[in-house]
Amino acid sequence: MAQDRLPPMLQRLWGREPAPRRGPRPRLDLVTITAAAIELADAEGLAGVSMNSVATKVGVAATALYRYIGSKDDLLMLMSDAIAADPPDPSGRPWRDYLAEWTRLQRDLVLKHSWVLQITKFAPPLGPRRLLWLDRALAALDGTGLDDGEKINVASALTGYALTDAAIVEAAGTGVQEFTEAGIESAADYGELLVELLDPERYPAASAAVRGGAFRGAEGWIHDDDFRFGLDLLLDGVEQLIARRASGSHGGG
Amino acid sequence: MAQDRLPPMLQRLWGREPAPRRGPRPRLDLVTITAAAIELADAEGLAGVSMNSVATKVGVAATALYRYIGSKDDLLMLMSDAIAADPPDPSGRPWRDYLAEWTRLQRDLVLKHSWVLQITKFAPPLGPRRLLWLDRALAALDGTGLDDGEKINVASALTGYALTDAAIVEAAGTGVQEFTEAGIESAADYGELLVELLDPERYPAASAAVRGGAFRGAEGWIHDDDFRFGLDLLLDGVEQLIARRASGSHGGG
DNA sequence: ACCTGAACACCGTTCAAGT
DNA sequence: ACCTGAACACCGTTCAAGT
Repeated sequence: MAQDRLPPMLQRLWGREPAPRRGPRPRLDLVTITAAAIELADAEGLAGVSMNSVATKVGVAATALYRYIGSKDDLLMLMSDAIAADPPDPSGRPWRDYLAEWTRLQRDLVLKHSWVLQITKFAPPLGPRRLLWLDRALAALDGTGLDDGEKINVASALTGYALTDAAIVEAAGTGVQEFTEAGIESAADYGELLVELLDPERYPAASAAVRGGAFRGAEGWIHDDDFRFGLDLLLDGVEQLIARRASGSHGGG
Repeated sequence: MAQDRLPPMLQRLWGREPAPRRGPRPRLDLVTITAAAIELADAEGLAGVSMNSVATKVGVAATALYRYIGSKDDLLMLMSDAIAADPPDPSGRPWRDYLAEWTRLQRDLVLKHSWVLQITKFAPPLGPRRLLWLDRALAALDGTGLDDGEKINVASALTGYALTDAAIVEAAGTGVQEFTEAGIESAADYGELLVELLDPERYPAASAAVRGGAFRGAEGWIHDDDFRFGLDLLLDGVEQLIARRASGSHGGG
């Protein structure tokens, strides 16, 4: 970096806005603006969030918002950090138990505001709330023998999993135009469609799976089992890694 | 479904456009249009892809494109299926070896056209090329004792991992505005910034990790090790699942 | 039937002018 | 200093008119 001054956006994100300048008092603040934008996104999706719609909702001209944020992208970033609740307390809980809940909560959070999926860049966390989640995951892994880098990688893999699972659930639900357009509303519908589309010669394994009824799932699209499945895959992997570390074998790649 | 006629978009995707109608011969075709759009996206990012820019590139008025596609979203979907190459042949290879390569190739593919990250909805695959990748993963898992549903879940988890890792690499590289804005160009920069931002009382574990040098990684952002790390976590989990199945214990959730 | 050009209803962002 | 209104350079999409 070699640059002590934080960029304005980060200052805003961390609530370090400098002392109030003189002149007329501001009519708005970032919390109000961000909350209005989130409300719009929850109600109408990200398409419902324009500078104009947000400004109207807070009772101001669109251009006035540029007194508070640098660009619409800034606003999107504020929104995606703001939706995060506080993580649960890991103290005294077994790491696996805690991280399973930690991951599920992150997934549920994203599902409650599924528009974040269109924003999130999967970047390393920069906002105060996301960093709090990272902090608690690292704390939960204390005493496992993993080093800090490994702990961070574990947390990152789990966060990634939470996001992708949320994206899958969302896409299967009502997210994807092509699906609703094709009248696909359940895994069974999807299976039927694949039966029609897949040439068994070019797609032998997938054809067999589809024709064998791999997509039954009568009621809907996604079982909660599917979330558990991938999560357990990852946590089993972590458990093995911890066991390896504990047994003293530090085999590296 | 209960509806035999495929929606126009799926017909286009699967090359099942009905016999040519009469009237003037079309000047264009979907392959040409899609290729032009991909070229624009590769060169200028997704922002460079507008109906106008694509139309200009293929020598036609913007509105003429609506003879070929229903909407811009259709075009984006065609683009994201078109970039997929053919998957490697799994026959005779150990499943773990194959799936490791399969996952890495998917990640590299996404990195070569990183704009797909802004499109992809992580929906179950519908395009001919993505379904081919799924087919090969299922084939690679033949003889492991996993059932079709489990195989599909494994493939889905690995694809999700490929996408999230690509997103992380991309974000760390040049993707995220806030990072470049803050002058963050390496993991070390990121670590320095966090030292300044994190209050050790509120973020005890993260502060300790950061101050302990968890983000050294002198040269750049991401080691290839980080990709291997998460991948091995998942594959270790799969291996354990297979072992459990082989030993006859069918413990369910 | 394909393609064009004008038109519609939007965008995000700038900038000078008001208070 | 905050806020407004006009203006700019775009969007995606529609529709009637040309061939």
